[in-house]
Amino acid sequence: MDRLDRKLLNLLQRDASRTNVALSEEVGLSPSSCLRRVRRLSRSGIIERIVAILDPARAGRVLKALVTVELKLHGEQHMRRFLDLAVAEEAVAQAYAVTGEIDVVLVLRLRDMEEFDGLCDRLFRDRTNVARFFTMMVIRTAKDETAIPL
Amino acid sequence: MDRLDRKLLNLLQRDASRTNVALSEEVGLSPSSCLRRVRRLSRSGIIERIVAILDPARAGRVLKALVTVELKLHGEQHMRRFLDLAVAEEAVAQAYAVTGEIDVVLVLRLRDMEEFDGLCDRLFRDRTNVARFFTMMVIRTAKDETAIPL
DNA sequence: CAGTCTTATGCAATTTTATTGCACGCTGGC
DNA sequence: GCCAGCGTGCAATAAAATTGCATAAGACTG
Repeated sequence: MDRLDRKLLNLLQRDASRTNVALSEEVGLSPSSCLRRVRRLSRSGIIERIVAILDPARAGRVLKALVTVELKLHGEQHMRRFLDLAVAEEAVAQAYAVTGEIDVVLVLRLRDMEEFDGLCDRLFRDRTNVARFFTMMVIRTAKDETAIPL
Repeated sequence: MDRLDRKLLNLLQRDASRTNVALSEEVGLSPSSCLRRVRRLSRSGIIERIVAILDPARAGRVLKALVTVELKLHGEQHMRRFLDLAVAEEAVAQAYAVTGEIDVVLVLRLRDMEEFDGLCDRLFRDRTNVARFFTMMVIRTAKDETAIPL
């Protein structure tokens, strides 16, 4: 992992749609060397995958919400059961078990409040193990970065 | 946006590294038609960009944390000033202004606790406008999805 | 219902890109 | 100073992307 690898990763984290030829020119390598480096980075696992990022609004998910959840019972099985429920929800983009008073944090991508209503029923009321939950609707996104600084 | 477009978007959200030829076979189109559809989706903006997703651990960011922040002063300028500070931090992956008691939620990707210490100093103590903040370190990631369900 | 316009499709030709073998040069260990 | 290992560039080849073109499928209109 030298300077060139970091440069490649930084470029690919911002825009992985360019051709290998273009990439090689940006880093000052021949196309073949550049390709071999990128493949090495992929095989090594530091590049997990290449994905398309969609515009949430145009994909019909205009609302983003963060939900903190406190469980009643804190055993491993109860935690797992709740997380399994949450993971199965397509509106749940991220689900984290966390330290502190809060047990679980969910990040939701919602079509509308009706979808949120249904999700609350399934996750938070219906015979599950939730003591309390607190919803924060996202008003403004100041930063939303998939890239990891190197 | 018909069934084929949705299929293409779903495939590309999971793996945008495959060739157009492979993609066209998966959806049952000729390569040229497939390419034209994908380009239309890109130009329309629903595909925002193609990026490489890195393994955070291998990229040296082993810790993830969520921080809720309450500001002392809630005016637009105070909010903006704090968000500007937060956005400038490379450890801050996401920054949201939200509804509720909490004003701002940050998602952090940290190398170690020392980096967190420095960040706290800069964002939460040093003459800023923070009444209270609450940190949740992520213990387990049950779901972490970039794809948006269509 | 026929006509027409718009739009998407497949095919084929062409251009561009990815991929591989190979020889060279650089670097570190001995 | 010599050798092994690794990365590099070049060139040839294979594969993929891109484009023009003719056709087919709908959608709208009269």
